[in-house]
Amino acid sequence: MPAASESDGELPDRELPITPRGLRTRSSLVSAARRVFEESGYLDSRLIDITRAARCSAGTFYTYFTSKEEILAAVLEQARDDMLHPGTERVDPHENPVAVIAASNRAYFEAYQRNAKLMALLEQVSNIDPEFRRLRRERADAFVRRNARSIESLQNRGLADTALDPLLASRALSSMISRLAFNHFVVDAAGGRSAADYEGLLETATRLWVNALRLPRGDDESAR
Amino acid sequence: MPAASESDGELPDRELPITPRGLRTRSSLVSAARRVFEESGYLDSRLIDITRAARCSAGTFYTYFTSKEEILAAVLEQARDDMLHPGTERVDPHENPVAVIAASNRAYFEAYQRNAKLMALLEQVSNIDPEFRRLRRERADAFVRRNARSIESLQNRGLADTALDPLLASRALSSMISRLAFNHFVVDAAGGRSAADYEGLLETATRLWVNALRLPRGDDESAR
Amino acid sequence: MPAASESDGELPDRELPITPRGLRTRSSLVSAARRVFEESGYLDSRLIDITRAARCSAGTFYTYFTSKEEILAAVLEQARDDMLHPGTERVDPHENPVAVIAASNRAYFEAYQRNAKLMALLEQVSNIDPEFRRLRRERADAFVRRNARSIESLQNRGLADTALDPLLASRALSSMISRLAFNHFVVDAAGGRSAADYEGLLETATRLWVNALRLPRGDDESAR
Amino acid sequence: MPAASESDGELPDRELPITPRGLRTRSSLVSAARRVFEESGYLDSRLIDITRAARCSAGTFYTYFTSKEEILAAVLEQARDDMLHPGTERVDPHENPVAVIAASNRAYFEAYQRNAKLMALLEQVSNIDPEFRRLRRERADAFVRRNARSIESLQNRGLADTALDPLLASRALSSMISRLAFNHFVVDAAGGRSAADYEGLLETATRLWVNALRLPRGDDESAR
DNA sequence: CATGAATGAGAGTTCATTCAT
DNA sequence: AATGAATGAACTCTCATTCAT
Repeated sequence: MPAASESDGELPDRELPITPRGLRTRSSLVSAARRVFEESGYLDSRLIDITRAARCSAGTFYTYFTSKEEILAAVLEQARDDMLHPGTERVDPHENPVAVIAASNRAYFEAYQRNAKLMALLEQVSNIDPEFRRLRRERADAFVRRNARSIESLQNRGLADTALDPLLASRALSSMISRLAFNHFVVDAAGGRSAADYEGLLETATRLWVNALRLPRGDDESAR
Repeated sequence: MPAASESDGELPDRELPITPRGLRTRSSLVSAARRVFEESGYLDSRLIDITRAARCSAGTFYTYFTSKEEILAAVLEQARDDMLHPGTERVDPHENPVAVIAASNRAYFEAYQRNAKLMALLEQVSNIDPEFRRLRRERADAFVRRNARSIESLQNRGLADTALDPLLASRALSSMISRLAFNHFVVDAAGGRSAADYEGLLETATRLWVNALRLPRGDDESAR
Repeated sequence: MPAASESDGELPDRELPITPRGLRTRSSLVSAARRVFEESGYLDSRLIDITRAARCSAGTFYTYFTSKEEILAAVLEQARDDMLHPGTERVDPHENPVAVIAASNRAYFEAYQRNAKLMALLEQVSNIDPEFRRLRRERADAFVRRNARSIESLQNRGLADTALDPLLASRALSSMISRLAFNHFVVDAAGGRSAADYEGLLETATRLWVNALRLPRGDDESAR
Repeated sequence: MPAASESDGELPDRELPITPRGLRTRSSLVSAARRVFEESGYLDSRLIDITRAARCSAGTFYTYFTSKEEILAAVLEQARDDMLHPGTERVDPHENPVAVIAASNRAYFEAYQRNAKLMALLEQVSNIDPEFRRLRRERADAFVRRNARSIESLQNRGLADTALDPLLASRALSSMISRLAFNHFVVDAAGGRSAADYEGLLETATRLWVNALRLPRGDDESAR
């Protein structure tokens, strides 16, 4: 149930091509763009880098996209599903809540790691372009809401601190998790900081989350 | 003691001017840059906008700064002290820990609000320029360390969950607070989202922080 | 007999298609081109606008035409007959000369009005492309010659000022009429100028023409 | 008094430079633009041709002008005074009206000849860009009005056909003169047509103008 | 110290035309 | 005969930075 978050709202500005050949070209442009953006960041990527990587001419780009923005949107769109880290669903909600949270957090971290460069990209452009700021917020909101529902359910079952507003608490805890992931997989990775202790981080995050909701721990509490 | 965080590491690339006139010009450039950057963001600000706002010529800029980056550094430097939200120091560390945390968080939020545009700017450039990514991390680390010391002290006094690694816990909780502030004062403010409930947010954040550390609450715990 | 003027000299670069389907496609391209050119002018019309309007693909265009220029030629060719304002022929040359001139001028104005957008187009391209400059001049020359013959005939019948060179006079008076029509139906119409008095304009033009040739007027001259 | 026509309405989009050097550069850009436009026409002239001719970089262009349109406006502006063919004023209005008209027409033709390439340019762009269409019409209107005043004055002195509306007559006769000049100096000159008889053209134009207004001729009328 | 004109590499974008299917 | 994807040369325009005055 924990885990920070995203969802959507997209806009297909140019209709998709009809022929298989067109589909292939468009698709190779999107992959090329993903590679180039991940390599150089959004700002430093030139359209020509993308078309070269896709082995087509500059003009071909405009058969499928109207702008650099639009192909970025397509890249993010294509990666959306994996970024919604499907790990979550696999967790049995009737298990021990602590175990569920631990599993969710781990799934989130793993999905983040898989898409770390894309997340860095999204972070970059959302601080540049309002359209992508909106996109990021929409994706985040979906997870905030999901976690909020989970918190509310725990409260109703008498397991979580009922003094907490579920939505506000979810916002705070989701922010905590997603920011930890960002710092760990993007900032520290790029900055050459000795990669921090992944397992320790995950364990701490989960323990804080559990404590914050005042969930009863499965183990004998006084023992620790 | 809570609150996320920053510190420093600056580089005076050009020595400061000697004459009063020079000092005045340099200073007006920095103020102008701050205004322009806050208004339009780093990328969309042209040097000529800054020099115009400072009522001097384009050439004069290079008497004081070697590049656009450098004047941004100067702007952030100048604002550093207030961005380190001085509220924290005023809190008496021997008071009730919960009250201390509440006061610290409030001080952090207030400082964030005062410098919201600058924080947005820092967020923007730290996702563009490695130099500023470093700067932001250094500032953040100082606060993480400060909060870590505070957590450790609470653990030593038998008040906080000793199963938590103080540094990792501080990273997580500091991230939570700073991200909440960013979302509230930057994202929501710009996005036209009906500004969320400030007091409720602050209260939730503090309660989560207190819970997360398993601090005993001042009030009768079972009552809530 | 008066009225300005055009004639021709065309070049069928691609032989016409044989199959009914081919004829249909070619024809729909020409109509589409006429519509598009009239709407947006020659320069702002893209081939793709034309093919879309004709409901065919970009490639099909080159089955029938070798270039944008060539389809424009086809459009102007197709409209040629009406642009040669057939009204003229209906006038009985043995009638009162003043009445003949009045009728000719009216016929010219009416034909111009019917084809105003095409005339604007021809004006535009004749100032861009030498080929079309030639086309326009050839069409104009035909009318100049026709009017010159008419003037000469009036001179021979002792009705017109014999001091005038028939060809030069025809050039001048034909220019006057065609330019009045252009200003009235193209410039004023587009410019939002309150459309001037059509009848008054026609009457003035005719009176000037008659005066210029020193034709005796049907009514009592001294009376006016 | 006869002669077709122009006047104005301009817009200085970029403020003029302050330093002599700047003034020199701007001025050399305008001259270069005039040369290039006259040589290649508006559409075929590239900004880089102009800056090369002015011996400056592409960027410098934008210090003084925001677009190709704008420098064309400056070119036409600079040439305005001569294009308003100052010859007219030298004619003594109390002389023989026929002589006055002859002199005016000659002055107009000479001014047109001096600026033939520019007139061709104006003709071209006024059929492309509404802004220049407006400019041309404003210039033309000034002359139409001037000639209309002259016609009215002749009517009041009992010399000209009072059945004519002065403004409409002026429009027609001004159109005639300007179109003759255009055909002679632009179309025929470019088209390689053996340049028609200049003196004969002028004489015919004047005679038609005089006849059209029914002015009494100085010489014995029946004699010709 | 101040000025402001000059620079120039480089980006995004357009669209008539070609060509494989 | 028709399709529509692919091409690529060519163009305009930007702006941080330099430099002569």
